[in-house]
Amino acid sequence: MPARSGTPGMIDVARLAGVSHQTVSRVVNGHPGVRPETAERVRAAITRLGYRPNATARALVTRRSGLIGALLVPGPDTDLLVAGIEREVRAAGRTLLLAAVAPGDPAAERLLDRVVDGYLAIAPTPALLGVLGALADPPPIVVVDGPATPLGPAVAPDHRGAARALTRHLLGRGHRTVHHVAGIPGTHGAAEREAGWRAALAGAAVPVPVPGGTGPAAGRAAGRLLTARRAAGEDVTAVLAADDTLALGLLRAFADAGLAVPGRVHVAGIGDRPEAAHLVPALTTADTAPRAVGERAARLLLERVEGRDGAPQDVPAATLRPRASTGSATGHW
Amino acid sequence: MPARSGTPGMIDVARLAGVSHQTVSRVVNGHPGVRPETAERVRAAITRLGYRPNATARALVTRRSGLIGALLVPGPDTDLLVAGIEREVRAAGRTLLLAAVAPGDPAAERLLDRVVDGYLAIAPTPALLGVLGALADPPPIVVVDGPATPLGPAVAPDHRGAARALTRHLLGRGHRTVHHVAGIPGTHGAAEREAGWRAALAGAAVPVPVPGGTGPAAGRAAGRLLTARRAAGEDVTAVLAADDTLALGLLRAFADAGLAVPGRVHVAGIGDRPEAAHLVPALTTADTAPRAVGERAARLLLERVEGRDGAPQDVPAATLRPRASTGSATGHW
DNA sequence: TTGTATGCGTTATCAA
DNA sequence: TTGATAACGCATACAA
Repeated sequence: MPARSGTPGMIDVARLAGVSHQTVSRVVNGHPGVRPETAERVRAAITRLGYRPNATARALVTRRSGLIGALLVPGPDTDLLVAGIEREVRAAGRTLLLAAVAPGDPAAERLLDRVVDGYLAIAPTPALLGVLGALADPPPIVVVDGPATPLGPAVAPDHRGAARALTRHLLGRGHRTVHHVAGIPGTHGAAEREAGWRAALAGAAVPVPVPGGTGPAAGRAAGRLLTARRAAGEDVTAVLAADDTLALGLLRAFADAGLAVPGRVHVAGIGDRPEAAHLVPALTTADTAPRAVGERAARLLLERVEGRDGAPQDVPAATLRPRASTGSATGHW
Repeated sequence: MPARSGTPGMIDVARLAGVSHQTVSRVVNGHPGVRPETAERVRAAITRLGYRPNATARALVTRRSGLIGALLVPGPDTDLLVAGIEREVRAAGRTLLLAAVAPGDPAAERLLDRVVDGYLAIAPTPALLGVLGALADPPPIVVVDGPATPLGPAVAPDHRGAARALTRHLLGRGHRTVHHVAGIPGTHGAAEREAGWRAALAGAAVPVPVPGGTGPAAGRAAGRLLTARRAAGEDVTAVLAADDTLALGLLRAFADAGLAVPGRVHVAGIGDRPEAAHLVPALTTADTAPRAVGERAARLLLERVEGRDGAPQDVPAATLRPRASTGSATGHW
């Protein structure tokens, strides 16, 4: 048994106010049926001692911690997803417990030992979902940027619509086909984006997608590969990158190769990162509103956590942001 | 008293294994003095029931939660700072409790009600430090990217060195002076960067800093302002932006104004964001290793949390990354 | 080697 | 309107 802690507890407050700890509890939780003057005495004691309720003890008895756990597999727009989630969770008076989880890493387990009122699985891998599925008596779960599963509903950005709109945009500018630099293999977002691209390509030739991933460095590598393909005679005039950071690398690679952009090769990204509008040339992209997605996902989870069985949340459709990087193919030949 | 929960507890395991809950506790915590076969029976029961220790109850009695609280005021490199912290906290077998805190927002209070073993204050405002200071019997605190305070030591990136090195680099290329687009007002990072710039300017004319903030949009606005100043006859040939995202906006603004970069105006950023190397022209910047800073800060805190009074942590010196955006002034006149 | 008893700080039930 | 008292699930001192 550890020594009595230095921080004051309800009992200390009670003693000072000349009441029972139970009355203190009532005051702290705003329960009715406390005489105003008693309450006042208690509040005075609270401020005098600097008393703060012990959330752990409270959680132990109420079986609700006010914590929302987020298991997060890092990807291209996790930051905005998390920003939206954080905002919503905080607005609800709760606290976010965040664990970045390398796919297959045991950190997930650790968070599971905590008492959380609900889980957000952000861009989860199958392995991660497996871990969540193994929970006995699991709390509500919402998947963010992933497929719906038996564990719970999903809220995901309109990856597919974004890719489709961009591809169509490029085709509409006269390109015979559009190449694709793929996202992180095995992720929901990458699969959806590729699917949207394929769908929009209906009729046109479907080139082999170029392996990408995420980040400017990966994009640059992909750009070198496409440059080579072009030199080998392939019809590379338009490229859709799976995210804006890849697109940035592509832009650079094409510049290195002397293929002025926009001019001989046109490039589009996905995600509308803040920098996209300010690049030279400004990057054509589509906004998938990851922040709003995070907010909706959190809201859905919170509704479920609170028992109100949340309505499925709509997600804003991707909105095209045409910019200088995608000119007209015919105009430049 | 809530209904007995659905999830199994030690008592359930004990009953199934035919031992006391105390023996289960010993097995779970790896204490010695349990006969191997007994331990085996207990472990079997644990897996059979899917038992997971209740971290809340454990925290209540041990007065240690395994949680590290991070109060975070968003800024230019919070993402990398947090990445480093997360990594280190996880490696220590602990969990990170993250709260983004708008300056002066009461969310901090909420996190304070939790039982955390230690606090990381990331780029804290004075108000935030005030809240932490008001804690009775506070746990160990380490400031990340801020000044050391009576509350605890600080670990911060080498902002000053970065700004100094970059300014010197520009002066060395023949510029008569270097302009500065400032960071977020009131932050430690912005103050340090500006101080480094001033220090390096010793002797040269010190222009009035341009208000910036962070982000490409703010940078673009600052760029327009500098363009106007130049048109008005000021000697604007080199600019140090407080961070890379500002620099990106500057690049764009100068391009808009027909001031080819590098050519008539030279630009440097700070931070070495991944995209800096891949911009066209590639951005000269300095790496302040925020990720390493996050790791060191977390390590220092963890040492203090564990009683080993942590040695002050060194932080890597900023390393200059000269690139195309900063050419020679004389070569272009 | 194992079990019993007690307390961590709170909320909830019930009686006063 | 208030106060005893019993949980919540676990770890620890101590007894067996």
